[in-house]
Amino acid sequence: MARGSTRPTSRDVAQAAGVSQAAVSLVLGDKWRGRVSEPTAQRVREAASELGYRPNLAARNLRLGRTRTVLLVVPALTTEFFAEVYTGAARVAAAHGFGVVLYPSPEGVGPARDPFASAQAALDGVIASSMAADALTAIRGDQLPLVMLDSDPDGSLGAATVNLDIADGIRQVTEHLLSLGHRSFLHLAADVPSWTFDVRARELAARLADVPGTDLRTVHAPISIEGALTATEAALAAPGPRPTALVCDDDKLAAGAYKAIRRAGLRVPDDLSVTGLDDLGLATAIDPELTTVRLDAEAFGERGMRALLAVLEGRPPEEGDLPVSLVVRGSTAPPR
Amino acid sequence: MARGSTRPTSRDVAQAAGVSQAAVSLVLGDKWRGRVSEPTAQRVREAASELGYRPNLAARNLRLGRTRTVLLVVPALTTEFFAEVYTGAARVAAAHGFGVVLYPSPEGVGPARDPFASAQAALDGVIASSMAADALTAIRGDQLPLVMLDSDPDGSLGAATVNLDIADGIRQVTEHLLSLGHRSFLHLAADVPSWTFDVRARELAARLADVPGTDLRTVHAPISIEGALTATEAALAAPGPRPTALVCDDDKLAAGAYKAIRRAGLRVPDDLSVTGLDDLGLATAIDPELTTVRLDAEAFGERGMRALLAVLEGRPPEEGDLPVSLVVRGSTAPPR
DNA sequence: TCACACAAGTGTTACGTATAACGTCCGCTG
DNA sequence: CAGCGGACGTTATACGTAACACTTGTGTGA
Repeated sequence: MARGSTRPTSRDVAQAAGVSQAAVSLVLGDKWRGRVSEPTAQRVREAASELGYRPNLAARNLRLGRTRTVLLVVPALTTEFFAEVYTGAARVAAAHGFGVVLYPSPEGVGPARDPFASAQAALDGVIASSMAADALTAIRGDQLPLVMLDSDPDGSLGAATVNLDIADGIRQVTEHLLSLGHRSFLHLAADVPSWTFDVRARELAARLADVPGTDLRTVHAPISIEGALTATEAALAAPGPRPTALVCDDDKLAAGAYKAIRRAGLRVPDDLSVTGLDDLGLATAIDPELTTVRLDAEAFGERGMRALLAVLEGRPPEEGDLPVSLVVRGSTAPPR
Repeated sequence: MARGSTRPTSRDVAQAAGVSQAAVSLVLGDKWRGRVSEPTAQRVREAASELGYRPNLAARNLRLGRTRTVLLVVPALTTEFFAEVYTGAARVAAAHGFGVVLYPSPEGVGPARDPFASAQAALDGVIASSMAADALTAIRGDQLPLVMLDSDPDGSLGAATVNLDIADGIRQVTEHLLSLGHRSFLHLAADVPSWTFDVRARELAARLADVPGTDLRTVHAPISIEGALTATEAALAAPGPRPTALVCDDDKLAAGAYKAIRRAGLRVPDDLSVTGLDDLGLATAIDPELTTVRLDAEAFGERGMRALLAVLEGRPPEEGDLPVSLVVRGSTAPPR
């Protein structure tokens, strides 16, 4: 404590306990079995807590050459979806002695700076959502082990991928609407370049192509209430017969669509059935409650973290997509 | 590159450029004016980008004794509010060469582990929301510079505080409802111990105490759609005259209240006026759109980061609360 | 002509930690 | 009683960077 205001180091602890710095490291690192006697170990622990010692992580990271920290790159956290992904990832990480640092790419669409400089932390690996596409070039630059969430499995980055079975979700939605009798579809698609949205469009089109007498139009919108509102308003004002089913790329878009439908003097589901995807809290906050596809965001995050741990340890990551399920609520009904 | 697979160090760059490691550090650290000739500097920069050199942050942090990284401790990111706080803080931080690491305390109310161990990053300071109360004990333990968001200015931690003028927001809400003619109030309060909610209750009670003939009941709920739904249902089923105005601690609670009101066969605002607080996207997604108090979350985050920078540099932080404003929409009307 | 400033670097060190390699004492065995 | 191994440590070192102190060569004013 000669220095007064600087944080105590392991050497300070050693001096207080009357042992060498190495002994402190052994005791506090739990590597002391058969190397340090129990009474001595106890003295060290007491001195450490007495001084309020906290190891200097920068020094530890330098010494060990690893940080046990991974970066989770996600799009702006404007829904709880990625918050839950984080929760799942963080839980698995903690169980393995890892920490997770969140990098939400800035909300404005402007290309992200270098997430690594920005997060400033030294990292062992990266988990990235394919929706945070603007950060990908920076990621590719580094040699860090990488796991992609909801990304093209055959993508050009040689990274492991963890995917939700979005295709199956869209299949279930389509089946549900078809069985209700719908034939005329409008697809409210997210205006974001990402595999996870491509697959929605592809699957919907493919499924409807199998059924004679169906038609499908598509309109794109940025993922926001306002964006969905204006896009849907424009689509509803278009000439030609009005579609009876509106398939939205996610719940937020559906919420925006609700507003447009109300403004047009129409009602859900009487005039138009609407479906979402995510099953956010929003889905049950709006009236009528939204028929949507439930994604298990926490399991998604857990799986992502497990995949990264596997990559770090040279093991092959788990195979297979995560299952999703259709939740039928009040926003879908037979067409009139 | 003798080692093959390990990352290049500044020494590797030095060797490639035919200079000393010190010269590399000078050039890349932008401290070379008048110390290294322009051609040499150019050679160094080329060698660095050739090798894909990235400085080892752990080593730099150790050497400099600071990390230019701060931690933002927030409650679970289930709304965009704290996402925007982060955006604001990160923007200011980046402009000063800092990074921000996000620590969302786990969604389950269980007490957070040690956020510092969990975030794993070496830190220069902390910004913490008073809502993440469970992490506070761990924070108090460290000697890190601390800024509290929406916390009691006279609080026991000797930390700088940055507050939104919530009291003024509640005043405006109350005034608005009183001027519409409401006299019977129900307060749907968040079931979270935090100064930011205490101040709501205090201000509402104080304001109504000034007006003869008013009455105020309070019901508590966890901050979720479901929680608000059940609490409001119970309150509406209670005996006695039904209140005509429902003041909610935030927008999410208001969304839950909407559902309870619908289920009771009542209508907003005809049977019951409802107000929120936050002005999230949710506020305009529900029908009718919510009268609420707009908080500038990004400015809040910016102010928080500026305050922390001030503390780090030994300057006094800015004084004064951040202004808020009432946004009147369709959820409030005169009582019938 | 000589001291001296100045440009253009280099050598060396310390930051705090974890661990490999090395000592020392002691009791015990053959 | 030599020697040997376990218990209990210590000493020394490296991780990669930034910065201080120092060196060398060159022009320059007195």
